[in-house]
Amino acid sequence: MIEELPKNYDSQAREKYWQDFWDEKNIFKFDQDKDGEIFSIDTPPPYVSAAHLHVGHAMSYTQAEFVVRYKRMMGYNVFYPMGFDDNGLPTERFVEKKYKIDKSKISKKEFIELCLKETKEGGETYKKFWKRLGISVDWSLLYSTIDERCQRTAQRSFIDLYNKGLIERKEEPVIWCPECQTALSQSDLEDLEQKTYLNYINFQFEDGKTAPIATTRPELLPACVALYANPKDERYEKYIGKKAIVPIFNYEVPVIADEKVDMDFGTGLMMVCTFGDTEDIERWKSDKLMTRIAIDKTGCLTSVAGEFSGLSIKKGREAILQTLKEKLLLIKQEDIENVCNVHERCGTISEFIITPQWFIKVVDHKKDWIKRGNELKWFPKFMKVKYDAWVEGLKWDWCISRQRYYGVPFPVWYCDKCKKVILPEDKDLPVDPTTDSCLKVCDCGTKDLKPEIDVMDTWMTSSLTPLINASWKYPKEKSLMDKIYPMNLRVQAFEIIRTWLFYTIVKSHYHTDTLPWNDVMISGWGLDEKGRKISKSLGNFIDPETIIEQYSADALRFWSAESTLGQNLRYNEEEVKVGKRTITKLWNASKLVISHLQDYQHNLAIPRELEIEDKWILSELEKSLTLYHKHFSHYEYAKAKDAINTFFWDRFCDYYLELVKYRLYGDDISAESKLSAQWTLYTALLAILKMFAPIMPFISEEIYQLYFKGQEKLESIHISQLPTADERLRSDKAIEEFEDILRIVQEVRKYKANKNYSIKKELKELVVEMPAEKLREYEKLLKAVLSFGKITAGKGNLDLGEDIKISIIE
RNA sequence: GGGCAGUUAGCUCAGCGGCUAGAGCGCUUGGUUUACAUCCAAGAAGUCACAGGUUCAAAUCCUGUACUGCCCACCA
Repeated sequence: MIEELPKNYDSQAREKYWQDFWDEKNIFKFDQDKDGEIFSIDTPPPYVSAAHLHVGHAMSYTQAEFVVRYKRMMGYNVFYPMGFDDNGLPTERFVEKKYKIDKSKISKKEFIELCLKETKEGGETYKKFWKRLGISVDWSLLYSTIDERCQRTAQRSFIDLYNKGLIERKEEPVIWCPECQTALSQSDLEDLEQKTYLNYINFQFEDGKTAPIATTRPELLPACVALYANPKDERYEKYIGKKAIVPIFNYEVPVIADEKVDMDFGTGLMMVCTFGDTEDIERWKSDKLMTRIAIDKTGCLTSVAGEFSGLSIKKGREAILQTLKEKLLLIKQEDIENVCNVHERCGTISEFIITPQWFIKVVDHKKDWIKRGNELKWFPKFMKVKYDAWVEGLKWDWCISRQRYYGVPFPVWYCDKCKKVILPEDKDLPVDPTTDSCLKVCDCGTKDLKPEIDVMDTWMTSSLTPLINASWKYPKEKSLMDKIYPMNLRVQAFEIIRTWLFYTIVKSHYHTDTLPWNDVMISGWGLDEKGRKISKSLGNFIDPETIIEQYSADALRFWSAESTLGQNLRYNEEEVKVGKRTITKLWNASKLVISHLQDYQHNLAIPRELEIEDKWILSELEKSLTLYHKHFSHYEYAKAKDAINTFFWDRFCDYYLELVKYRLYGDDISAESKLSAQWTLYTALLAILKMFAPIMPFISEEIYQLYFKGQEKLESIHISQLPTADERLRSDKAIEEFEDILRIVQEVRKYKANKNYSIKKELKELVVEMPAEKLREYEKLLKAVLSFGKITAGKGNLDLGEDIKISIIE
């Protein structure tokens, strides 16, 4: 046992030490045979390729981790894996940019090798970072979405859905990114506000008369397949059922009636193209319009655009407008602002084209999604609204194929002769049909099979994280399905409710007819000091590693614990500094306490004679413990932190330690009184450390190891038990009675402060209006703390309220 | 256009029917108390965005308005 703690705590060196210690001793290792109920957490696998972790990531991951550490210290057998999302479009974009690659000029093999290299490096960087932050995952459970197990599970998922008839290949208009040259899903899109022109363009009717339509997309003129008008609109009534002639391109299109057409927008005459927007697609389907595709996969005009073919969308628009002007068909142009959909990964405006793609059916099952959303417990509750709104607004099935290289391949071959789909056996998964040959022959007898060359959307894999973690459909001895599935808790930020959360619910519903988890905890974002989203384009990147170097990981975590669950949190260096000061305070207070516990052996039994101030602080401790557990059970780590923080600073340090000193230093103290003080100090400080442990794991471990480990004989504070409220230690009467004494202490301090006296300055006499017998119990305490020559019972002239009166005689 | 958050001390936030509206930072004054000056004590500072309403009682509930952020829809 140590005599005294070192003067200072070196967070840089010690945090590093404990990271390695926890690793070596396997403190966070999940052992399925260990005692205790299992608590499993599904945590987001970040994209590793971009090396973009900022203070917001640090915030949301630590917030989830507070809960994990809390659960572990409540005796749960914690299953806490980390994943890396390293397949799919984000990775490809990153590699393309970093190596300035043109995808069409490099072989698929070379490209994938670069992706793998980047993700491997990224993974290492990330792992180092999480460890530094004190994230207590079991690294032996690490998965990466491109690894074999994930690929196998994703392909299994595909085959299972295919066999259940929930997945199909359709040749339909899909959202397309001309830059990335791939199909997208609705959730890949973002809004972009832009200034543009509403162009009024004259169409001619059979009777030779003309009327203008209004459009922001004149380059889609050659894709025009119909005009629509409201049947109540007197201006166009006579043309319904007749034909109109498309200017420049000179072909006929029908004029169709539709009550949904807004007579007040533009000219009230609406041009429908294949395809400008979702309205076009709906009408194309319902009214069986012809198909004229004017934009190709690269975002250039096709042959239907005649002399304009080959031009980009932008150039084509300019050229067509120029020609319209020359022919006097452009009536006018109005400035308008509109919102268009752009691909969130590259910012390019999305188009619609028709290609065959794989879809998972989601639109027809909205009721199921709403039901599942209702079954799930949401923390905080208001986040569920975002989910419901997303489900209500679903228009498209989930397009899961991407025309990219780096991703999980579809386990699909097509028969060249009868076009049938051929799937591999489960035991042969994972497969890559572009390199592996199919072990099957088509029913029609042909061996000539063509591979599916598309790869899966990245969400196709990450939507399976609970099933991947549980090793779904693996042999029983290798599977954790009956132990950790459905998982207890999903943690994530709010912006991926419509993707990760939604798709995971879809998968578990289809595959196992359950929810993937019981609870979901949604965090907000960490913003910059001014409340803006942290992004490269704003140049406001805040590097958490720099903060850790300057103030320690514990201090950064202290800041993370500030935000109410689900709320955004601005980065605030001042709060990190407060965290740093709290660490120092913990260190110093522990130094004092431990130096007086050297000859002490703790006994769980409560001493028979506890002094009044000991009863008081223990009661206060019980009060904050009750609050602490209440808040953590609802994942309200911020309120839990507040409970322990307030107890530690305001009650324990500022009052109790000052009040108890005279019993520690004095030599005329009875053995019972000293034991009472030591028992209380031990119990309170250990509770304080344990309550701080989920939030500031390093400093609490440091102090625990220096003293309490010797008493409790445990490897680490993080696998020790958090104290729960003990009714025997709580006495509301003690609190009430002692509040009177604290009021006297405060009043005397105020008196001295007003007179600019030092607190230590001894005054002649303190008179307290209290029975002499009772005052005797507090005499020593008041004398020592307030520095008076004598304390006497008698009439007081200062009224402190609550029937307390005192006099101060200098 | 619809929705969800938010608007409380100079700053960052807590409180969400009922004691005199709180904390931290900052500010003012004082203090070398043998754990800590990365500290301690005392203090100043708020028409709780605005306007109505419900109630014995509203920062807290309801209605509306304004502003900020986000989500969705529209986008011919």
